[in-house]
Amino acid sequence: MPEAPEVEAVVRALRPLVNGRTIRACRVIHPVATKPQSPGDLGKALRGNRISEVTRRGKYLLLKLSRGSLVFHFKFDGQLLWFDRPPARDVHVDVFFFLDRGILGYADPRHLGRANWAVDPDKVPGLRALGVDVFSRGFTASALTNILSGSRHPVKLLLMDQKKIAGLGNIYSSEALWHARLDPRRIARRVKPAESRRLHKAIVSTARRALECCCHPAPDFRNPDWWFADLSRILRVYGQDGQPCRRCGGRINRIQLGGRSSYFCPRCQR
DNA sequence: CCTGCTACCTGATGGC
DNA sequence: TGCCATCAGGTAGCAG
Repeated sequence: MPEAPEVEAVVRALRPLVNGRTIRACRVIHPVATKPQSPGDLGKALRGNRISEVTRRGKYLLLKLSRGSLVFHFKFDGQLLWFDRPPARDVHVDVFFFLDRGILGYADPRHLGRANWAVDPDKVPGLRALGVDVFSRGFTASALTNILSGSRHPVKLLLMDQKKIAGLGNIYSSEALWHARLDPRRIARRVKPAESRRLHKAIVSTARRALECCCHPAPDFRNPDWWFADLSRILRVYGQDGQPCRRCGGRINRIQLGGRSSYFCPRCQR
């Protein structure tokens, strides 16, 4: 579940399922999913803990426990599942968390994501380093202007830098730049104040619209094949190289920026 | 510090 | 069908 809107939708759907429940035990099927923690340590830390909060920071999902937190990062393909009873063995699950009612599953066929316990999530390096969350009140136009000022990076790389803005990824940074009519290669410190304000609006509205889309229909943890329904209906440039621009009819380009594919319309994004 | 490259993984897709 | 290359919504770790 890649970017903040997806994770936020999962948080909201997960909350009523797990809040107030107690973790009785966990079972690690693929130990890579808890690295560098050993399955034994994870189980020991979790057993008997009550889940008191379900929250998100950037692209991380956190279950606050009586002691410490269970921290998920889904990378590209990680997902959560819900079972009333243990599933058939052909369902890919990396870690089972047996609650006092129901079973939470964590699965990532690509094994890039992680599920870890931390006594204090503020000490987890990746979490501690996060910049202002894209959904937070602190993400203001002037905050964005400050982030852009002084950087010689292409603006898209800054939008994707979790230490600057937490929660945007490759899709929604491309989309926000399209809505703001800014070329993703523009050097951040050369973005003018009016453009920066435009970009801020575009980021906020893109993220909000994505969240709406991710919540309807709500994530269905009971179906292992479930994924966010047809996000492409809100996408304007991402993955559309060669297609005509929905705004000006120009031809959408794909370029590499920081090792990632970036999509934009060279005619109306400047 | 900053910056750019690579590793980490598996699966889907498309060309030949 | 098989085989190979390429691509994928991300980040940590490394060398320079």
